[in-house]
Amino acid sequence: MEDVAERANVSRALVSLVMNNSPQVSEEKRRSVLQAARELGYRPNLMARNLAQQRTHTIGVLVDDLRNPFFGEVVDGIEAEAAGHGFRVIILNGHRDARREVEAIETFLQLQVEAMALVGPRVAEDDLGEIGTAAPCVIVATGAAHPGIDTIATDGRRGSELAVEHLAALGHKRIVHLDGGANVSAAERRSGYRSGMHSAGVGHLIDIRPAGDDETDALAVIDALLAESDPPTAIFAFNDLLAAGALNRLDDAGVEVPGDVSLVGFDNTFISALRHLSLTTVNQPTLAMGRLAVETLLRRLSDGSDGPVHHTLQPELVVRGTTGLPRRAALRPRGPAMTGP
Amino acid sequence: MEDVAERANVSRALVSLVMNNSPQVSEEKRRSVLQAARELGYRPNLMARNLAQQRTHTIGVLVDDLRNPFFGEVVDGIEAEAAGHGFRVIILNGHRDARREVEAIETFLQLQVEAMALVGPRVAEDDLGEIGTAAPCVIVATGAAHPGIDTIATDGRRGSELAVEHLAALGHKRIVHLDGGANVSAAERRSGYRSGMHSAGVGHLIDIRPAGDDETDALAVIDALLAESDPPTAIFAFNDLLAAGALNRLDDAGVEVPGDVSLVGFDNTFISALRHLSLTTVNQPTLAMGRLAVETLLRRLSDGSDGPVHHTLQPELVVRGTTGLPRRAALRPRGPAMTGP
DNA sequence: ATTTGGAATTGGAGCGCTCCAATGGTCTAT
DNA sequence: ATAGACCATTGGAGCGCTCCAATTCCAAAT
Repeated sequence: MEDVAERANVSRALVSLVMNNSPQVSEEKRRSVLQAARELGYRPNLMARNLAQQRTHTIGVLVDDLRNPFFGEVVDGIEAEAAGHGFRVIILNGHRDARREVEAIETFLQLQVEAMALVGPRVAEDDLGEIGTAAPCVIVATGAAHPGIDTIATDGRRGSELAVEHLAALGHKRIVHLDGGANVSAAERRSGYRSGMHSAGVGHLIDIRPAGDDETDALAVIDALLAESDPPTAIFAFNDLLAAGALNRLDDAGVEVPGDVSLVGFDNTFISALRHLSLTTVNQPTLAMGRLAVETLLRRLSDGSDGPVHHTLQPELVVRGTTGLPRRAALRPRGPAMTGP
Repeated sequence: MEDVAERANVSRALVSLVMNNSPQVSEEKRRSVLQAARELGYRPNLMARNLAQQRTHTIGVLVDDLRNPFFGEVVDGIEAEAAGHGFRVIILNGHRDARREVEAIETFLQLQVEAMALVGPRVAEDDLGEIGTAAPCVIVATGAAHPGIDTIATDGRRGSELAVEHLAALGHKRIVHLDGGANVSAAERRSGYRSGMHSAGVGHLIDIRPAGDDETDALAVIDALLAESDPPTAIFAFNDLLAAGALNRLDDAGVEVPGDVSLVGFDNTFISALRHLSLTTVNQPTLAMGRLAVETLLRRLSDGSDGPVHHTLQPELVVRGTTGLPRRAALRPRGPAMTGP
């Protein structure tokens, strides 16, 4: 910067004004500064600028798992909205691990991000402790059960109920839930499954199997299920990846879907829309969630005084090809028409 | 930091030593500094530290598309290796757009990253200009045709040849290539397709259709293909996503895979492994690519004098269920009539 | 000619940290 | 006792920028 100033015969301060395109500089100086900068290959040092400004214009986004397309979609929404408000977005990977999530948040804080969005985090609010409040923070897509922190979520409880209602309406009773594990959204979906089962009058058949959240986690559970004397007629999985893994294993075992077993996923990732899977699933409005997350952060940034807000968006059932009548009734002609997109 | 120093009755410099856990400080002072820091909720300001140190210990990773699981896998490899060498990784999203890629690289440079990895970039080397050399830079998974920049790539040419050889060995002659567009890896795969067709003695049947690189890009091309009088018996798609989209559309049209048409993808993402797609594809060693990328950057960081290096890894054909013997009769869509593209 | 106002420009302090050279203190060997 | 070596500790300069108050400049108004 020093050099640029010298070359353009102006002061450092003037260079600064030009680089921030202040309206206060004469056209003449502006041009000569810009030219000098170009000739010297000058690039402002963001570290120094941020330090001096005490602002970074940066939002940190922590992504639970870069391989799950669902999160990618949410991030797209976040970036779109953030860009519109002059914020940069930097992404850190949580690697599906609460410990590394905390590290990532710590890094964000040290990098002085002005706000952060945690997309699908598995860290519990208690373990977040003080670090969740050191900067405005919103939890996206991990349920609304974080009393102290702003959240954006699809109603996972309702989503699960929709799934179970759909299966029950088809005549299923023995519906198993493949559980997503220890995180909050898994808890919500589990609870929705429970209440759905009760409403359907089959509360006594509630059957929850710990599974996980990616396609490999389904294998062992499905094997166990198939080995039982009276396997379920329907399976409701925590998410699409898990459902896809289940589909794999069922196919391996020669079990027909939905002929022998119906299957429902969650998230409506593009994977479920692939014709050959054609997975009945529950849609989450990912883009809207991302945008809403940023709006929430910006609001918090400007006033910040109110208590935490919890936005809950509505899920939608997307019926595709993996759900049908239960096998005892399957003597009759093939099930309902597909109404999915 | 001032406050911490005061509270612990030491100088600012001593606090700095403790925060960087220098071995030179007495156990006593160290403890009292750490305690003071904890009590005050002190967190070192990375901006200031980096500025003073003139180092950021950060590698910037530009990802072409967060929704393509392939890139997520490469990033996993990068992060694993980087962490082992004390480097932080920050991720920026390229949104499948060359212009935004350039912006992202510019941001990295301003953030003073020490090196950057571009994962699957579509920006041409010429458009990169000076910014690709302002810091050590490696291009991952976009072919080796960047003479001036280090690259890590799977041999896309060879990969395509493997795919075509496989199809030819099954007896296919009319093999169409769904082209990935203007980026370098698409050019490589296209060229491998060409040479594969020639080696198979069907150079005169070379047929390249512009498509794209995600599942939605396949629709129009497949429609066009099916509308032709003499459609191909095999399709080799630029990547798995495109292949999955093609599979969708073929299924819509009632065309059987591999009964009527064989289909091969590229990347071996977990999607292709899903039983119900069971996509024959070409594997890229993603994790190894990521690790190698970081190794290359580190080497460049320590000496930096040599000319660009180009690492080419070997692809592997993964035969699954979408390839088989060619059909005898001409392909006729059996489904509902197609509306033109 | 002098004042006045506004716009363009500048010097310098300061952002939070690191790192160097310098300081003080303790221990050992002479 | 004294020099030397060695360790823990400190003050202060400086990283590249911004921002404030102060200055200069110029034209219009008195």
